[in-house]
Amino acid sequence: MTPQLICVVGPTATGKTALGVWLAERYDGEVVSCDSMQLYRGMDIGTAKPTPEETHGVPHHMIDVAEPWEDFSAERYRREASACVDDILRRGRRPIVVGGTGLYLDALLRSEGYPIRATGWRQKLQAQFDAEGIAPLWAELEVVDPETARRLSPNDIKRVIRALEVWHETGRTLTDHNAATRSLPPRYTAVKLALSYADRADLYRRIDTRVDEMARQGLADEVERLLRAGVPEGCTAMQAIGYKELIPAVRGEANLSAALEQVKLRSRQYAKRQLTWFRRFGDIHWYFHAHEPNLADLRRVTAEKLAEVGIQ
RNA sequence: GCCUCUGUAGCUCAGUUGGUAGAGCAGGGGACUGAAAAUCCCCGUGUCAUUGGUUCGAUUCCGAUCGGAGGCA
Repeated sequence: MTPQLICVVGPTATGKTALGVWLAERYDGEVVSCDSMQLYRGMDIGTAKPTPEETHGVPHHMIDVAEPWEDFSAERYRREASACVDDILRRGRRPIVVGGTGLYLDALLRSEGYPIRATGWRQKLQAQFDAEGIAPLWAELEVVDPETARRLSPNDIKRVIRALEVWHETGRTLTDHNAATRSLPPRYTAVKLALSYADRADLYRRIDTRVDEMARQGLADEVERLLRAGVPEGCTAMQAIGYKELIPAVRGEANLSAALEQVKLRSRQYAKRQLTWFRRFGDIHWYFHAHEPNLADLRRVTAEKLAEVGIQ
């Protein structure tokens, strides 16, 4: 049985966007972005959002679907992206999922959503942490869900809080929930293609030059525009690399070129984390660019891989 | 030219009252189930500038040499 989806993943600055567009054109597809930052409106340069010239008119979904001050989530991505995918499939076309956010890809492919029943436990736990620190929360987690406590570090505050939230909101431990969902088959069948560079140094060089390009395209102005529009500094969107680092410089409180160096550094570190995430998949087809990407070769190899799984 | 300080991990620096050394950052690996471009975990041998001397033993003390910084001229 041929897979329903084609997924293109990999670290930042490896050519996922271009390959996605080419695949969509060649296999009668539409792109569903899988990127936690491209979904915010007004954040174009720093997220390397595909431009009209790049998309060649291929429909792109899950881009510009939220305001920067909204707090998006993996669960919301799962809901909205799967609606896009279902619609594309219904219309007889092929969804091409393109992006570098590993958690969101998981969320989309997983057959069940995330446990939640919002009765305010998150805020309660956060308030308790602010007042008393992690110790009492950690102690509680060790009693309630020792498995998860063993897995996590008490320093991983976000996850400790989340694990307790799941317990209080649903009466079920994260461990139980994870075990149950892990055993379910994925919601969609997918071929996963991953892009990277054979040599890490080439990846990093590419990232650095892309940040320089972003600066030339007016990244600082984009950050300034968002701040002037009233986007709060602490919101999720402003955690994006290229934005949070530039805020002090845009305000005139720091040196712009030093901030851009910081953006490069953080981007490289991010790329490394993305590699870790995708290396974990056993069922993924890697394509490694030589020093300079060779598009013709990439497309030929990709088409061969897809033919192997029945996609013509 | 003289004086003072300084030369230790890719970078910034601790340190050893003489028994061959350790942090932060960078880098590498890993985790990740409603914040994920977020969050967290693990990984530190390097002629301790060079070269003589003192010593059982010197990166540590002394001298010289070569770098660097400052001061006086």
